[in-house]
This record gives sequence, structure tokens and C-alpha cells, in this order.
Amino acid sequence: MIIENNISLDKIDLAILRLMQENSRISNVHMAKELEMAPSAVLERVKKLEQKNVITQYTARINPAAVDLKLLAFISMKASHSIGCTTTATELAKIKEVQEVHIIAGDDCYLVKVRTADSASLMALMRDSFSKITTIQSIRTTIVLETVKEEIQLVIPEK
Amino acid sequence: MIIENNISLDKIDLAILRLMQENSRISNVHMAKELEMAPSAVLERVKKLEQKNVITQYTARINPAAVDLKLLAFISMKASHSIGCTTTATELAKIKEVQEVHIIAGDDCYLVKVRTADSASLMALMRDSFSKITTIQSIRTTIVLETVKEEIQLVIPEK
DNA sequence: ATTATTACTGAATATTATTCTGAATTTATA
DNA sequence: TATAAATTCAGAATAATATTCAGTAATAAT
Repeated sequence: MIIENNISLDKIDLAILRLMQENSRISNVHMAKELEMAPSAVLERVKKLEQKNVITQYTARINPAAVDLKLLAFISMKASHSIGCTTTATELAKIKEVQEVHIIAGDDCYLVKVRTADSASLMALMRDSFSKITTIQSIRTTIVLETVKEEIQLVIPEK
Repeated sequence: MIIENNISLDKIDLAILRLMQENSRISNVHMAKELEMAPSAVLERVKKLEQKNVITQYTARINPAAVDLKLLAFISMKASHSIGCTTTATELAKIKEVQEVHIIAGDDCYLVKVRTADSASLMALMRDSFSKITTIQSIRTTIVLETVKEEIQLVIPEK
């Protein structure tokens, strides 16, 4: 992974990001009309945004309930010798049900977002996967009752 | 929004979801080869997955740092008269910097994910937006120091 | 000022999406 | 169980789009 120095995105780049964030399957032709440019020019810019790792992925968002993932939970953890050491986090990141792993400031060390079918399978995950990570000292699980908003779109600046 | 009863996804649907989750710009031709089907048949299935709200969006994931969003925070909140009442959550959901709003079990009521440029702009957001929501009684902000993993891909079952 | 680099247009071509017909399969119903 | 209805699919035809490329304009660098 290359370090990205000097990413300078102009107004057109930001507009492209805004469009693709809303619908990644938008055509170059459509974007070109929107931006009043030739499709080839738009394509060139998109390719560059990919190369510069500004766009990191094109993904389809799937309704979790449709694939039987009805339980969402956030887990706060404390870990031993965790200061500056990310091995625990790396282990957590390997677990496929774990969507997010954040190192946080404050009392706890890690905040983890997990999605499973139900509470039984969360329990199984904790028994089978979390318990293997010996550096974890304590955990506190917060079950989500209802998700009111869940977006990944970023607020893209004007300039 | 139509309620989705009886979503029955077969092996092929799940395979399509797996492919599009990895890369939403994959062509029907490519998927068709992978699945050993005609492109037209794949297209038909994709359209149905969209209609059934199984696929909810095609989106480009953008590197937050590239658009000057370097601060990520989780905020736990308590609210008054919140039992069964989602008005506070709805108000929170309107704020564009708020990516997620979850109603949670436990001591607190809401868990909110927010992304801003820096701590100053988070402060500004709290002053300008959160403070307007009078039902919020207390908040606890957790700053993310580093994100080790952040994916939206779901673990799609075999069958 | 001159050169080098970058960004763009527009045309040509390659690839893909989309539509449609008919066949095969599955499901529902009598 | 036989029949009808609905669904799913393949394959061909067509429409739309992606991609490449050469040349030009604009910008930046020396």
C-alpha cells in the first residue's frame, strides 16, 4: 500500500465521488453529461481516483435481514499490553463476522462491530473465536435493537 | 417501502450477492461466466434482487482521509421519554455527518457514528446540531484513534 | 520563452447491457 | 395425476456503453 501524499482533488473529482458514492453503477456517459465533459475524460479521472486509493471499492449494499443476519452488536474490549500494539486488533480483524475494529481512546481499548444471525450465533462466535484471542481481558457487548440509519456515504466537501 | 415477505434466495442469488458485494461494477458477462449462465439470465436475477430490496444500493467506498474526514467518533446517548419513541433517533438521522444511528439495549439509548474533519468540527457539530435535539439528556463521546478494519460486506450464507 | 506534462475532445472500436422470443423447468391447481 | 400457469433460462439481435487512441489545448516547470 502506497502512502498517499499530496492528494489534490479538484471540484470535478469531488463531483465524481459524489455521483459514484450515490450509485457506483452510473455510466461514464451519464456522469459526462452531468459534468459537461467527454466520457473518456471522466473515465480517465475515475481510473486515477482508483489508483490513488481515493476510491477503495465498489460494493453492493445488501439488506442484512435478507441473508439472515438479524443481529448487530457492538463490543467494547480491554486488552493486555495493548498500548501501541495492534496484534489483538489484527486477530479480531481476521474474524469474518467482524465488520469493524477500531482502536479507541478512553477506558476501553477496542470497539468492534459484529453481525450474526442471532444471539445464539453471537454466543457461538464469542466461544469459538473471541476466546482464542488470549490478550482480551474483558468485553462488554451492546446489542442493537433497531438501526435507524446506517450509511457509508461521506460528506464530501465543496472544495 | 414494501415489506419483504418470503424472500427466498437460492444458491445462484447468493453467489451473485457475493460477487457484487466484492465489486459492484462487475459485468453481467463476467458474472455469467462465473456462474455458467447466460448474461441475460443473470441480469434478470439482479433486477429482481434490486426490486426485492435485497440489494439496497451500489456505492463507491471512498477513503475518508482523501476528502478530509480524519475524525471518527462513536457517541452514546441517553434521551428522555425514549422508550418506544424514535423521534430523537429520527432527528439524529437527519444530520448528514451522522453515518449511523442505532437504538441499543443497556444503560444508554442510542449509539451514533459520526465522521468529521477534526475534533474542532466535531465540537461544532455538537454545538450546532446535537444541542438542538432537546430530548438528549447526556452524551459520551468515544474518539477513534485508529481503524484497523472497516468493511460493509456481509457474511453471505452457503444456502 | 520553451519544454514537458497533464487534461481534454472526438472518433473508432470493443465490450457490454438490454430486449425479446421461445423452450424448458418448476409450481400450482383441479 | 394431468393440466395450466408461472418462472427461469438460453441465445440472438440491437442498443448503449466502455475503452482506446491520436491530436489539441491548457497548465506547469525550467
